[in-house]
Amino acid sequence: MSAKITIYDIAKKLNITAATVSRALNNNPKISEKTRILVNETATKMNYKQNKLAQALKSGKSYNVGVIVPRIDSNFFASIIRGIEEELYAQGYHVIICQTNNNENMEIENINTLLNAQVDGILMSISNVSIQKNASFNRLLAKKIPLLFFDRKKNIEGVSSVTVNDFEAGYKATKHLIDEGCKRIAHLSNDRLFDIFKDRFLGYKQALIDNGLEFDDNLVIEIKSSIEDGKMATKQLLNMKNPPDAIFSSSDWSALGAIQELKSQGVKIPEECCVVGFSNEPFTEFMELSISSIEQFPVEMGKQAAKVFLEQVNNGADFTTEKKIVLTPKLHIRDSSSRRLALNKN
Amino acid sequence: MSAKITIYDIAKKLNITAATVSRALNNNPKISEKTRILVNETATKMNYKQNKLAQALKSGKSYNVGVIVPRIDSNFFASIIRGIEEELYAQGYHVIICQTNNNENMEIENINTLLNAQVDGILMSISNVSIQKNASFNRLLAKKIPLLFFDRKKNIEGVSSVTVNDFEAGYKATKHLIDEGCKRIAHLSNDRLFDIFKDRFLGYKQALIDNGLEFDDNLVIEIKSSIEDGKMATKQLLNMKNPPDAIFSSSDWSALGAIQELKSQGVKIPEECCVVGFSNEPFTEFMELSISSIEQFPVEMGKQAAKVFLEQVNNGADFTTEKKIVLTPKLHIRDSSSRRLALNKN
DNA sequence: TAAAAAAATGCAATCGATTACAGGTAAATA
DNA sequence: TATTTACCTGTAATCGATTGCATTTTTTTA
Repeated sequence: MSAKITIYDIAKKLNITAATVSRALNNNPKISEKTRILVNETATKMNYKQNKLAQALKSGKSYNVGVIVPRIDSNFFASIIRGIEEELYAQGYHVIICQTNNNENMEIENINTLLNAQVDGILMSISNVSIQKNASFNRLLAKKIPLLFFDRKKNIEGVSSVTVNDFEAGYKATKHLIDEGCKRIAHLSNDRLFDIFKDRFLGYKQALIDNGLEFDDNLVIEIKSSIEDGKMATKQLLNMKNPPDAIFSSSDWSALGAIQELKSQGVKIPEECCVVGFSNEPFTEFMELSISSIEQFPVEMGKQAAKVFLEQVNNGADFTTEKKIVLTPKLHIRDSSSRRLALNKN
Repeated sequence: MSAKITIYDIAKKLNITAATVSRALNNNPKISEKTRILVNETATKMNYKQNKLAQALKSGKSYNVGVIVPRIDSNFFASIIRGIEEELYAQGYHVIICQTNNNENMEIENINTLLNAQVDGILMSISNVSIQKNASFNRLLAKKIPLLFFDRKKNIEGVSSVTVNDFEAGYKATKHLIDEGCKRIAHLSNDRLFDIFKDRFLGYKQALIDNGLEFDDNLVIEIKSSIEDGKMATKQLLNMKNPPDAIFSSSDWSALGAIQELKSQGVKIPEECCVVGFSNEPFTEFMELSISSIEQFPVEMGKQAAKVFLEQVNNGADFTTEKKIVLTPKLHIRDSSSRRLALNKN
């Protein structure tokens, strides 16, 4: 009944060859108008649908793209994927999702299975800081299929990337805190082997220096991005003889943890301690005490990444000069760091 | 240099045929131990990787599964996809993401392109209430490839689904509000052509009836799931001569809008008006005034959906009896509806 | 009307892997 | 030693679509 219809079925019905059918369906100019119309009508009538798998095997193009992220259930990554999907769908591509859960082996494994599945490209946010030392990864590079980093990138020759200017973001956030009158600004960092965290840290440091504030190593704590870690680090900071009067966190989740800890210890926000987070997760805006945060425009980031990918596949393999797209971050100033405003009110 | 290695390359090198290579690699018992080892070693040495596309064409199994959701950048759907991906990846499947943006045509188009791509199954949350009347959709059913609904389902013969018990959820939420002493409970509903919204509404209504409260049509407003609509509807409710003392919203976003509107009009939450949302979005928990909400266990929902899919593909086409898995929702009682507690405090 | 040019279609190989069936070799049995 | 049996491996078709080259059909030109 619903046996799959192929071009051979159409050919048989019309007493012509599959070659002709194929050409007619693909608007090959060598086919007569009469045949073309006849074939197309018959195809519609028989409910023919092209088998993309067969086409992919023949042409070497699967029209599938792999996207590898640490996890999909974070607003940031989900938004990037949304951007990628929307941009690529319009060009006939499908997006295959892979999650690493920040597991380095999983990342390598994902790359391998995606390559086996013959994807036309891989867009990823790396989970593995030393990925360029990996054999599988180098095979990927050697294959000349487009590879793109977004957000968490590594500087690797020939690999394009779309990121936000993390240095600028760190600088902006810190400068803002300084402008609000803060003098001892702590920084909740993360693994600085990742460029994103290193750059946020460097921007933070530079802003301090540029504005005549002392940089104090003890005010920088390296943690994971979680509420728990944010609490813990804040506890540690508050225990110092000279506690900070502001916290710039490289994650909204640790910023939230910091706020919870500050509140539980009765520290007034923003009067006694300001907080700025990172990523502009939805909740930062909705809190009663809304959290200042850096917006990275993830949907746009995804779209840009998709566009660079499209350029690369369309221009063939001669994309030797990598493209580094850097978006400008935006600081959303909210309650958690509006110190001057709060002080003036009192 | 990195030309693709096929079984023919291995065959040539060893002076045997591709058939033997294929059998050796697949551990076919008819192959001698010696050859098997030799082939495997050579394959590793030559860095051979199986072309899944060719295998898929031959076997008719692509090991790709399509997932269609309204949008991916919502915590709820992203979590479901996370669950699906984790469960299916372990079995060698890849997940292809499609977004409909609640556009009915997009949904049909997605089904078609996924079928053309020869996916082994489709898991979806429907955007289209009258989908069963669509020709493409019926072609999908006729193809006998596993189809599964999650969350937004339709009762269609032969189609399995994984959902949460929305009736129970609506009932629980409403009962809770009644227990808190609320007498006039409003309901922010949504398009009740969708079962999920209809069931939440019915649960709400039944709870009222069972507890001797009058059901008032005017207290039920049908809106979209957004902050704006939540505000608007709440404004409307507060304008009534006899405004409600509780709002049960079928979405966290409209619940948030409701809260914002209540606050801006100086209505005390939960003392003068309680609010319960739906979906347990992360922000509901983090708000200063945390929002009570219904948890639907989306990751679990995704995993269950994946499992049902696996059962169906593995059992061949004889999955005539559909499976309807219904998860039990959980009500998280938080500040926004803890009326008795708040009243006792004063 | 015959020959040349142009247009349309067919033939067969290809993409890479799998598998029913046939064929060959070595070991076991008579 | 001749023959059966078991064990391996090879041949060739297949999945569905595409395409260079050959061939046939139609049209144009002499």
